[in-house]
Amino acid sequence: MPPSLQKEKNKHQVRTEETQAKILDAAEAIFSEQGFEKTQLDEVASRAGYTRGAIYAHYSSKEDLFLALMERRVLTKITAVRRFIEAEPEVSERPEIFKRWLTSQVTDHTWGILMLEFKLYALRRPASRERLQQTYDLIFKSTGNDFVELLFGEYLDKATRAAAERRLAVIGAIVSAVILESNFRPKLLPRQHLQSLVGELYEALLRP
Amino acid sequence: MPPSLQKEKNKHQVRTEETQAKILDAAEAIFSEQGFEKTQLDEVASRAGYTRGAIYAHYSSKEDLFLALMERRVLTKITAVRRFIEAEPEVSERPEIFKRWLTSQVTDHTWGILMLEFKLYALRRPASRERLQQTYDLIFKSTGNDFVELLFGEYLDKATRAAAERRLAVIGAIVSAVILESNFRPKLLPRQHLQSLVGELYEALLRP
Amino acid sequence: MPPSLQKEKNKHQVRTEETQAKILDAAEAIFSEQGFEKTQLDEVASRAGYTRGAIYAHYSSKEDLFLALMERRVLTKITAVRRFIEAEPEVSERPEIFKRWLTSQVTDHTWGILMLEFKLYALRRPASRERLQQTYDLIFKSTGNDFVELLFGEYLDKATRAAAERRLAVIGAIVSAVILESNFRPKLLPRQHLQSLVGELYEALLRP
Amino acid sequence: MPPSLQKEKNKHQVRTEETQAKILDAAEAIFSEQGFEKTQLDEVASRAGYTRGAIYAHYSSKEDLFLALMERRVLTKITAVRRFIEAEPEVSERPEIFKRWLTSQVTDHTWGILMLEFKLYALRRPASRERLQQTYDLIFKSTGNDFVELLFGEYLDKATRAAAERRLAVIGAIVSAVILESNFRPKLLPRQHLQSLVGELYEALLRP
DNA sequence: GATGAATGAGAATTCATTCAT
DNA sequence: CATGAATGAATTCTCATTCAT
Repeated sequence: MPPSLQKEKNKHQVRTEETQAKILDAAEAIFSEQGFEKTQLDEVASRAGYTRGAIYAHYSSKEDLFLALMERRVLTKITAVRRFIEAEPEVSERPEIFKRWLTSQVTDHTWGILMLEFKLYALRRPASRERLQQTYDLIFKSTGNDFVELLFGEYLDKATRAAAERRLAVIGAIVSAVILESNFRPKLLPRQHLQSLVGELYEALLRP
Repeated sequence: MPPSLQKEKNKHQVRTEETQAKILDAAEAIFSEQGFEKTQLDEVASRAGYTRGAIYAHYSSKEDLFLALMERRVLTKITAVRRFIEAEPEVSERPEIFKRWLTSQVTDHTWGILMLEFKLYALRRPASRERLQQTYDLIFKSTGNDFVELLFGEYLDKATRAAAERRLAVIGAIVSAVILESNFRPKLLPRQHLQSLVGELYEALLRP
Repeated sequence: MPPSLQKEKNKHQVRTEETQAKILDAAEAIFSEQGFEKTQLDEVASRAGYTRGAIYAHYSSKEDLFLALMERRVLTKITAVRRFIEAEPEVSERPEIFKRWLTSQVTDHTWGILMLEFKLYALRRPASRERLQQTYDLIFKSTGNDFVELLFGEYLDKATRAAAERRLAVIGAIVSAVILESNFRPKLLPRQHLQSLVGELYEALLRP
Repeated sequence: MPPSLQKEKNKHQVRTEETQAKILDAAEAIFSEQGFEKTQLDEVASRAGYTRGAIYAHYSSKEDLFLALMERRVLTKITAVRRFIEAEPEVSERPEIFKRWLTSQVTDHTWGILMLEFKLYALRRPASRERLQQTYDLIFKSTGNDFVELLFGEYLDKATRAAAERRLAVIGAIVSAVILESNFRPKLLPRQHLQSLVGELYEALLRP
């Protein structure tokens, strides 16, 4: 393939990636604000600076867009938290490091709402389960065995691991829940209180 | 008004209430399964044994039906929990009693999902805020001051009351969250584990 | 069931039938003019004096409407031709009677075009074959064994029957074809010429 | 102009013609299978080994492609039949020769369906009449005066010529019709029967 | 000449809602 | 009170066509 063609292909690729990024950014905002059902692709498209057809050039359906968005989001989170934890070489310090990261997540309103939206969505589309499965897996693995090891080291017995996994799942769900709740009672549940509450809950659930 | 008419009117009332009960029962099942947007009034009506028009004879809109349902549900819950607590005359025992009730709630899947659905719904309809307000109030008061007194007695200082209210709000949200989560990982999060986890969290948040 | 309810039901039925008749009339005109694909239900509805939704209250899809139309049309034709033939008690005269009816059909432009449209449609929807089958059957039976007997009497041997059926199928197809052709060359193929040509072809194919 | 450029231009031409041939071949298959409306240029393009844009480099629209296809097809047919007939120097034998060719045409399913598709298409696009006209002319001239002379010699009176032209038009239409019909009742109308039936009809219509 | 990203005008279909009966 | 016919706005998804490269 001559370099000129190579170059042209790259240009296309670059353009495609930029477009997809813009669309996903717009989708993230709208899906989080409106929920899956009420979201109009029209609004997503125009927020991204395109028309509806452009979305369909990149995603085969509204569901496909939603799942692509969730996948991107989950990947970003996973990468971020792992990097954050790995920066601490002393394993015994990692739970504390993770607690810091976790409590900070109560400020990520969009993420909390999207996760709830996604789970309710998934619950109601048994038909899409196959396509949903890989997104699930992404989410669930993020608090799975791998993650337990990263956090607590490799020398845990099986039962301890399972318990940790269970409790990580719960603490994750809790973060979404308190984010949602805080929207309704901002005075009762201001941010710093939420953070310390999540911290307490983390301690209660995962203190060795 | 002659007694006969009076009587006939009562018959009407009874019939009306029966119809509404059937409709609300059907609505509860469908809204919980499908969510607000995907729920078709047609399906609700036919499940209740009527046609769509019947719903409109009792409720002015889909939203009206949804909110009526939530109100009924909240009222039932409040009545039940208060009765449960009041049955214990010794106030110092009440938190433990409430804990028992609370942990048992993780089995009420419908309730957990409906609460999340309602909150996400409310979040996205600032336009309906007025109509939503009374439903909010019902829900939020149920863990408000009144309830704190019922649970912990009347002699708490203001800060302690506020903290209790805050923590009750959070523990309520947590129950919904873990119910949702357990749908996706039934093996990791079986019912009895959930109950004891909710118990632990309750202890962590509300142990005096 | 009390008479009043009975009556009401009839009123509904009457209204339903009237509406369907209007919709089918409109559909016949538009499908014949525009073909299946280009036909917009919007246009059908407004020609019938309704809105699109009304069509969907009676027919589940565009295809359903099209097939309902074809079924009605075929039934009408079959009834008409059978009645026409049966009016002649002398069986030996019936082929001549039928020839008269057949040649007169070249003036039914709508019918000719609809039949072609239907067959091309059916050819291209192997997916709908099941639903199409009953419409097929209606059409094809109309020139089947039954019809052969009606026309030529009951005492034909098997081979003769099969030949007759085959030739009736062909002569039917020919009528549609010449109707279509005459649209393009009205001067070359004026109506009375067409009629006598169809007559000749009938003689050639079906003279005993 | 230097020879090198000249040559390059010829290469271009060759390439253009090859591309067009591939596109038309693909178009023929798809238009015949799917009909005009349902045909997607995407599918045509990919079957030809290109992308949609390539079609637009050679044809200005879907209609343009369809008509170009019809023109190529008609031209091919005309050339073939004329060559076939002219190979017989004895004019009095030519009707028999033509009959042979004609009956063989019932095996050309694609051609039969395309002709019907084209005519229904043309019927419904009075707006495109101008562009359609030359395709018409090509088709209709192929059974016009010229062809009558070729077939029956030059010494026919005017009325006989008109009659012949009319009957050629009808026999052509019949071939398409029976091809279509045979798709639905392959058992009743197998190929060899169709051929002899077309032969009979030809005899009935065109025997001097 | 050919690509492929993006457009945008549709079009079918759905469904909450209305209303005469 | 309840029915069910009809409305009509909303919305997803399709695809011929354009255009920069």
